[in-house]
Amino acid sequence: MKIATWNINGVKARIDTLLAWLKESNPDVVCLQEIKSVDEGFLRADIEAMGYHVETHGQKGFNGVAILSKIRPDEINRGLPGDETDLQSRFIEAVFSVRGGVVRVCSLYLPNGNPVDTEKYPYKLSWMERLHAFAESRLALEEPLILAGDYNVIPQPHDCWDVKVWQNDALYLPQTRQAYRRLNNLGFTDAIRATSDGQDYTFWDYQAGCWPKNFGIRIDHLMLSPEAADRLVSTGIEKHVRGWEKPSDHVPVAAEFAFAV
DNA sequence: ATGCCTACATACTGTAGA
Repeated sequence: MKIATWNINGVKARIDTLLAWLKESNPDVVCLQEIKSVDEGFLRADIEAMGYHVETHGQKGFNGVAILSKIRPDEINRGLPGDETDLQSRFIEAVFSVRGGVVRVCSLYLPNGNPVDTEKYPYKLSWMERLHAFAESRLALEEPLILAGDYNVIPQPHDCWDVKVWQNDALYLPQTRQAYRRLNNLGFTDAIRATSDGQDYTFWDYQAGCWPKNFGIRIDHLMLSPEAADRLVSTGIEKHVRGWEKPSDHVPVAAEFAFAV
């Protein structure tokens, strides 16, 4: 079972790119972020025609997440628990039946947090606290769980092209990385780091020629519960998609698992 | 230098992203 995550930066602007990628990559489950669309505006017809179920948690203008899947989910939950006043659409969870049990997949879009001297950074940290609490409760189920998405966290120095550029940024500040490590230390496995210790960027800014200069960062992650990590076969960062016409600034990150459908 | 790009909203410019 191939599970991928991709911040597509607008489904309306990216629909042709998304369809081309689905055809080429053939994932079983896709976690999308930044669909920038309300649920009823999500361009689902062509995706469904390719055999995917479509579940969205949208928002007007920005944010918005979705899960596409070849098998029908048994259960869908929208929104990250822990704050009823938070109206931003950044989290959706799907539960799938596989042989011998279930697989639980979450598509998350963690807040950016910049500028750090505004309310945006405390919002990021509190969102990470809520994610930690959610993850802890789900781990108690002892199920295969994949928390996939745009974390807006550069975990370690070698996950960016120049630490000096990022050291004061919300994506890299010590508090940000500490919160990420706290989550990881609950017992998760970072799928990319479990299979590679190289340069594994997932985002290249549109500006200043970052892509041709390979000035990238690794901020899109798949965090695996022990039960999911035990079934991890391989991973892939589909970097070539960044070179396509009208690309997102993020590329798809995928992991293959030994789950029998 | 706080922009350099890109997407979106519904307006010819501002907000947001990272």
